[in-house]
Amino acid sequence: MPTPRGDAMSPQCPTRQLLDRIGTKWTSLIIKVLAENHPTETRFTDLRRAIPGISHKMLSATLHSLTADGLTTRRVEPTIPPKVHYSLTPLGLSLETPLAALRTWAETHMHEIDTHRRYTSP
Amino acid sequence: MPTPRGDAMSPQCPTRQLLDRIGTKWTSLIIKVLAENHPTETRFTDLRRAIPGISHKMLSATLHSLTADGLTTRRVEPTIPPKVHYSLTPLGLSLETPLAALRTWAETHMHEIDTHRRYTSP
DNA sequence: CTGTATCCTCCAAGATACTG
DNA sequence: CAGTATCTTGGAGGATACAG
Repeated sequence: MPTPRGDAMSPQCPTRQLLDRIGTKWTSLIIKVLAENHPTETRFTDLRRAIPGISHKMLSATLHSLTADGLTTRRVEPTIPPKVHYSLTPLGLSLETPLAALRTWAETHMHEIDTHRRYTSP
Repeated sequence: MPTPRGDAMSPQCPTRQLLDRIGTKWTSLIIKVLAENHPTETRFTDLRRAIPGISHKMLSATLHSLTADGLTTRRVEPTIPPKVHYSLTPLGLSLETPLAALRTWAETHMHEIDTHRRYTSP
């Protein structure tokens, strides 16, 4: 009986920290939209339109969180009313690659998970 | 001013569903340990040892959820006391690839996020 | 050894309303 | 247009105890 090779991995490991961020309800969607528009900036209202169901508050909060993390930039056009433009930083853009891989997996396989779940627990 | 290309993406998109699963506190860690031991099975207690801090209850709950999703298998050795062995299904193993990519990104770049966060909001 | 049940806490996130 | 403040709630997840 071989001993498991699984190393200790504390809840504070980098991956957990990352998932704590991109795992929040809207983060990955926002990054996706920004990546699709990249390198063009995207306005607050346009993000709202691109992400049906997101609340005003959560879009604002998530964008500020992303900006604090250095994943997005925020540019204010001091007009009246103001226009605020967001875009991915190089760091944010680099995250798109593994995120896209996850997206591809999800689009390919999520139905298998759903099917399995339905089959075993109706 | 170009129109954003961001398509509508409902909260029920495959990626959100996937993140709702692997984004839970312990799922990605469990998959990692199982992948490291693959194709050898891993026992409940060995998983507990490999994942410091996980509670009894959450390990059990998360494993059952993974099994219901078809990502892991559960094999009971009907001894007294019983031994329960878990391993990744082919589906679960296929998820390891994009997950590993995310892990690599996290290990490479999370410190930049932390640094940025500290720099801008101490 | 593995799993379940109970209780409790905390926080992500929605609704709503107000501001510059 | 964009952001903030307040209130509220559901559910994730911890502690603990018990069972087969």
